[in-house]
Amino acid sequence: MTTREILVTCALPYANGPIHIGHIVEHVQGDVWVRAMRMAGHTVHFVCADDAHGTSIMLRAEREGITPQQLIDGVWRQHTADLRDFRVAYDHYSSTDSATNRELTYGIWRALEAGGHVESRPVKQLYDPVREMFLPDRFVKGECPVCHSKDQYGDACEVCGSTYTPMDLIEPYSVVSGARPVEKESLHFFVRLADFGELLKAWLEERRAAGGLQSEVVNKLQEWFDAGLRSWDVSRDAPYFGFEIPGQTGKYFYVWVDAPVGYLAAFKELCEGGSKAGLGAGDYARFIHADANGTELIHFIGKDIIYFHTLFWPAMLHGAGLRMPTAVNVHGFLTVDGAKMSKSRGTFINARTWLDHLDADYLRYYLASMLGPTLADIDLDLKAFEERVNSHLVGKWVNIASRCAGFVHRFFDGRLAATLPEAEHARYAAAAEKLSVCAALFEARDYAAAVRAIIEIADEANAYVADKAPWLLAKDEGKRDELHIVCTLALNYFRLLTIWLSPVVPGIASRAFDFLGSPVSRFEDALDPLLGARINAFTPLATRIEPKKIEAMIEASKDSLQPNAAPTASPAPAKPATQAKTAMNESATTATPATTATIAIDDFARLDLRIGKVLGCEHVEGSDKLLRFELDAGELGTRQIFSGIKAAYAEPGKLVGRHVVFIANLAPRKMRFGVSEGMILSAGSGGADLFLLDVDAGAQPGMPVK
RNA sequence: GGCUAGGUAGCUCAGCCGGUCAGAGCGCGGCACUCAUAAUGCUGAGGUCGGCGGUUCGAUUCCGCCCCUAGCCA
Repeated sequence: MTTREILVTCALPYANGPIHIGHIVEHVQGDVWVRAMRMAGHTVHFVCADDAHGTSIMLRAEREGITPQQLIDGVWRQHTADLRDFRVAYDHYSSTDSATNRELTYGIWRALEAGGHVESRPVKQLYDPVREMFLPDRFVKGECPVCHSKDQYGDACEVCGSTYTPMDLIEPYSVVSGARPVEKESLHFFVRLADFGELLKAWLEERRAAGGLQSEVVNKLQEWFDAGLRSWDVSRDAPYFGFEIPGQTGKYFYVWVDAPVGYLAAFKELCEGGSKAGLGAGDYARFIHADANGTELIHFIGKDIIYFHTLFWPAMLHGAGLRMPTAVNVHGFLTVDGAKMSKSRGTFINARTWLDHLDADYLRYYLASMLGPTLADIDLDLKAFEERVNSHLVGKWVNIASRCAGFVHRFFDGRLAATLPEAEHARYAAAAEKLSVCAALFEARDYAAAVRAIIEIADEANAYVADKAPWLLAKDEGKRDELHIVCTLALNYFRLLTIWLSPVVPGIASRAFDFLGSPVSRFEDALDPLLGARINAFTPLATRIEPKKIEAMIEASKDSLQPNAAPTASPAPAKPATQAKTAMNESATTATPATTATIAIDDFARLDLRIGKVLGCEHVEGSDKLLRFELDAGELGTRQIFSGIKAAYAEPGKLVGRHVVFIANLAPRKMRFGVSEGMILSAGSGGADLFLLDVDAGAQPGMPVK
């Protein structure tokens, strides 16, 4: 077998929210493939990154009163932890907001420019005159021009399905400020995709023939060719969180320009980081060179981003004189119980929520049992999930070890037979031979077929045990050898199944190998049975799923996903124990111990904490630290409060409209600038490190906080 | 609306180029066993293969139309 060298990527999760089980489909699909290819003996580099740029992230950071960098750092920590705990074995997980990515993006851009593939022309777009920014389609809402439904997004109507441009909306308004947008012109830069039309057509057909692209995908792409390839608008105007276009001011690369470059940047960082044996700084150039030097570049993506990866991205690469992808593997979407994931039904399940309730391998197994090489959507049927995991993993696979281990320890000092008779050996060889097709099935991404084949052998193993009835043999002292053989073969069945399941359920497999006393990292090791070895005491390798766990997870998903409560707002692991404190109280900002003396409930009750809506906020003439707030306090009327958070919130105008938490019954205090009627709460250590507390949607001004 | 996919037993799905293709697993019923995390083995019931036409000696498998579902429309 020739050893292939492959760089594998999954689509970059957007740094605007947590990883959810929809993402997990893709990362598991990629990870299973990577693990299987490694076990087949190939060299595989597996990288990913957070997609950290764009308007959404800029606005979200603003809403949370933090910098975009702070936002994406916090999200990065969450994403990497979630993916690690789902046992997705990335060699490196980067961010598109990195120096390496900037450098590579600029390089590709300059090459496209030099090649004459860039053009510019003015574009008319909707502009928010209050926020002074151009509005992406999704940030404009209004009445659908076709069916007149209210509050529809600027690109399409969710009610009647019509597509249009934001300028077609009736009574449009900015999602950012609520203001009525105006049309405004600005110079945009375009990549002339048509320059690459023939190249792309040839590439698509070649890839289809080589198995690098699914036929359905190429069919789908035919649409764009039939319609004629339009130039791709790759620029956005300031304010924008991203990379500024070299040589321009106030022009930024559209997030989709530097996002796929992030694949290369992540790999470059891996090469230069020296953390992976056999991979050095020089390997990057070898990999991305136009002739690719026999290496492969394989992307796993969802069907929603096909054109970015099969038109724009290959064109960018080719235009920059770099290699093109070897394969773009597309999967469908995940539904739960037959419907789109829904926050209100609790089926919009975050990765972390899953991990809090259920083993990652259970979802990995279920997904693998559903995943094929097509881009068909897959459904997470929670009942089927429970039954399948319990039946296949616990009832069939792990049970084989469970039902034999006791005999081996009781009668044979925990040691397997040193040899197998001809018949048993042949039986093992036949099973191993049958499962050897799984290598090809994994490679073809037909995990469902691989899993079916594996479970078929598990059935065979259980039938073998039932047929030989070791519990009867154990009663006859004269049949010790036979008993030893039966258990040895059964446990080798178990080992064989474990080897082939290990790309899918690496956690359970790892425990299983511990039980067997020797790890296996190559499929080819399955050809020879494990004989004469001492095995360890059996402990349950996987336990049945209790329906209650699933119910609890669904409940938790309902709770954790109230609007604006997404955990991305809390870069929790970042700073140790930041404490809520009052912004004006400077003395409380320093050296706050992690815990303070306890108080009685009555002490707490004396505080009248309330929600306030910021009606106005401005710098205070003559003060270094203060901002003057005017709050809508509901039944308490309006309040003027001075707060010493100027260093953290340099643009007070941006706080207008948001909710804050404040102390309503603090004695009014006359200050040089006026009377302060309360105190606004924020977290942090003081200075620029201060963060206002936010509340979930639904809270009204004046509501008490308890 | 256009396009791409999908509609096969209660559930999740296999069925390549038309003729043992009407299947598997799970679930459900019965029987057996008791080594095992009540796990396992044997066995049974269940489907007009979305609907209507057409091509053919013969179609779930090809063609047309229709219905339903999902996604995409830079």
